[in-house]
Amino acid sequence: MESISAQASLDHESRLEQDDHHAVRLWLRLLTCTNLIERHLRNRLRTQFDITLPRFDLMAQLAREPKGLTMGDLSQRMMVSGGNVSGIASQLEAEGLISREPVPGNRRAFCVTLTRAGQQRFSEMAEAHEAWVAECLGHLSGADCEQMMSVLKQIKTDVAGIES
Amino acid sequence: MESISAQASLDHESRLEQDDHHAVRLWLRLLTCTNLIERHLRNRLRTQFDITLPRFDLMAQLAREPKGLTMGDLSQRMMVSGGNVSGIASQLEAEGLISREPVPGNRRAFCVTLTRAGQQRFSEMAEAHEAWVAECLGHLSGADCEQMMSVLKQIKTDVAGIES
DNA sequence: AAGAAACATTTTATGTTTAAAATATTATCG
DNA sequence: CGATAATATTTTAAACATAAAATGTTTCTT
Repeated sequence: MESISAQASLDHESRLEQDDHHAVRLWLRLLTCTNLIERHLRNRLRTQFDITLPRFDLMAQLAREPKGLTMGDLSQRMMVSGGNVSGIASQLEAEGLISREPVPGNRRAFCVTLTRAGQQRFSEMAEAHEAWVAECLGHLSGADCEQMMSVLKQIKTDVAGIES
Repeated sequence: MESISAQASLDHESRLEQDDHHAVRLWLRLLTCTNLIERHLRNRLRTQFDITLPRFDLMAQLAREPKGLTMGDLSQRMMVSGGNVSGIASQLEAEGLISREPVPGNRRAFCVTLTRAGQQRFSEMAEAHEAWVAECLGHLSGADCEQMMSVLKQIKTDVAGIES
């Protein structure tokens, strides 16, 4: 009897360990895949439009909000630090692609918007970007795509619930 | 007839555009998810072991190859530039966690290995790391996990075949 | 054996990212 | 009204990442 219970316990533990290993392997593959695609997009943006991914991301956020966003909004949506947004915005402003204007009722905040030039520039880039992404992910079946979307959504809520 | 063919063409195009949009949405979700998990792991490594993710990664590569790796091997496996590996390795060497020794038959290369202290330190970290990953991804069903693995593998080969 | 090519690594210069400190503004509460 | 807390942004310092140049070593060719 002892041996049986010991065996059962072992099996239980080893199955858990196996699951953990599987989780790590999935994680590593997820990471590799994302990095591959990100690098690919980064290279294309650099060679074809001479822009970095973070700058493109910032412009993409603004393109979705024609009324403009504050630095804090941008920081939150891009999920990067405020200092980072500050640096990226300075460069885009120097290139004339975005403008920072004071908000009437709030002298702390700036309202950041795409300039006319920025809008035009972004629409060219966005079209190419969409095609590049489709090149990477477009071969999936509709079912695979939906499946991935739902699993990733689950993961997102799982991770958000952990709180470091 | 004209209207029919025009309509057909439109449908075709709009379906393609839809697919592209879906691809972009999947890509953004993939990116968000990966970044969330990566940030989570990075924070835990920093707060609990006072180590960065790149340093942990380098040690993980060495832990899998007790015979040691050259700097070039590390660069390839970690998918980062050689200069980057050089800098990270210098720090780990200064902390006594890895050692760089000349290779007998090849005076160009260094053989990098975990020191005794590095092995011990890594095994503690690896155990915690595995548990953290399981916390993030362990709630998936076995079927979901396998499905993800196979789809990601497909994506990996698709992207690799593009050549920037 | 000499020269050319390839290889392994480091160094240098530049840029990105983060966390934390500093600055300035607004809101709140007694 | 004044102290304090909360908010918005910038600045600073450190780690990380890349590309390109420099250095030294090995291998190949003839």
